[in-house]
Amino acid sequence: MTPVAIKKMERRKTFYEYIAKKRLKSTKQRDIIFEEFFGNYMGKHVTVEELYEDIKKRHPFIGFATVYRTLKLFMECGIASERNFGDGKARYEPIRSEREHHHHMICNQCGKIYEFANNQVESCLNQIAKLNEFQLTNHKLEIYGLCSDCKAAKTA
Amino acid sequence: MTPVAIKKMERRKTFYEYIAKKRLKSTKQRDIIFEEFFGNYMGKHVTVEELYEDIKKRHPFIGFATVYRTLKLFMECGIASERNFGDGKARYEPIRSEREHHHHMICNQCGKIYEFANNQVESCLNQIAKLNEFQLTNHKLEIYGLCSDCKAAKTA
DNA sequence: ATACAATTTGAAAACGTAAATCAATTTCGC
DNA sequence: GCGAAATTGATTTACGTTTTCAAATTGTAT
Repeated sequence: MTPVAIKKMERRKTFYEYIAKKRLKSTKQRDIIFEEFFGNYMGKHVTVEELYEDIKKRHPFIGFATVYRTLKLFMECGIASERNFGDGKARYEPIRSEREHHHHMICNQCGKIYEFANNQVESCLNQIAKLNEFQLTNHKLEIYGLCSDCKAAKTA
Repeated sequence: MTPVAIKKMERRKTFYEYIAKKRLKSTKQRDIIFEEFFGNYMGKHVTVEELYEDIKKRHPFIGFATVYRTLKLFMECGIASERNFGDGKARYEPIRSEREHHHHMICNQCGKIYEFANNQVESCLNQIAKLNEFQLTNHKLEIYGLCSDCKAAKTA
């Protein structure tokens, strides 16, 4: 069994436990959306629209609203995160592990999203929070600019 | 002449130069919005709605769309910045100086917005950008959590 | 100053994403 | 299985933002 599979199982467990705790119900649709989202969009930043269109190909009976609601559910139970990069639509991303914070560099030219992680930044933020008696629950860090490709294309 | 006044003049100069460069026109409305925004909202994070309502008291003839458009103008010429703290509405903030990056801590409970700045974080980000051959134009960092007041209220 | 072209304005309409509605359906404890 | 409660999906609604457009204003050339 690969590490990836283990993680997927953990996420599923988290999801089912959340459903049980909140007295919600497990449904075909939620399972399908779970599979699609965590199967095909690891490390991606998908909009609801995109995910819906993709799922519809294989499962035409699934509705738009259900995808919306299910992504919110994923967020509530902490297995997905919502991001907004300023283009007006929310993007969802599977969380890979509890402890792994990572952040984004967004190219203003081509719109590509790059990820990075940095322990020094993390510890800085913890220190800042502590100093201000602020109880940190989460944080977002985004760098906007020109990626190396677009930079090269501009000078060429 | 106080330092604040100097800065205000600089901003106005930047604004007028931008207008001249783009062959735009300077109008009563733009001047009024400029005065209100930079006069009363330094260090604040105002929504368009809030600014509009405030301006309307003194200048009932100014329209909603004009406030929107003018704030966008301020942004384009680099004297204001737009932020989105996840409540669905954009917030605008006067930029205090070219070099001063600062960031935000947002309390999930009471919604208050605290500011902080940290040189170590800044230099980290510059390093990260450099390492990835990314040409940094701007960045956003937000910490979400519980402020000290709400934390105290919760345990009380 | 005056005329003219270009921009700006404000009210309203249009837009797009997100959320709410609701009858029909499904799930799950009993 | 039965029934209460939750979910679904098509649709409507909500809401922040942007666009539209005729009228007004501005800047420029004359």
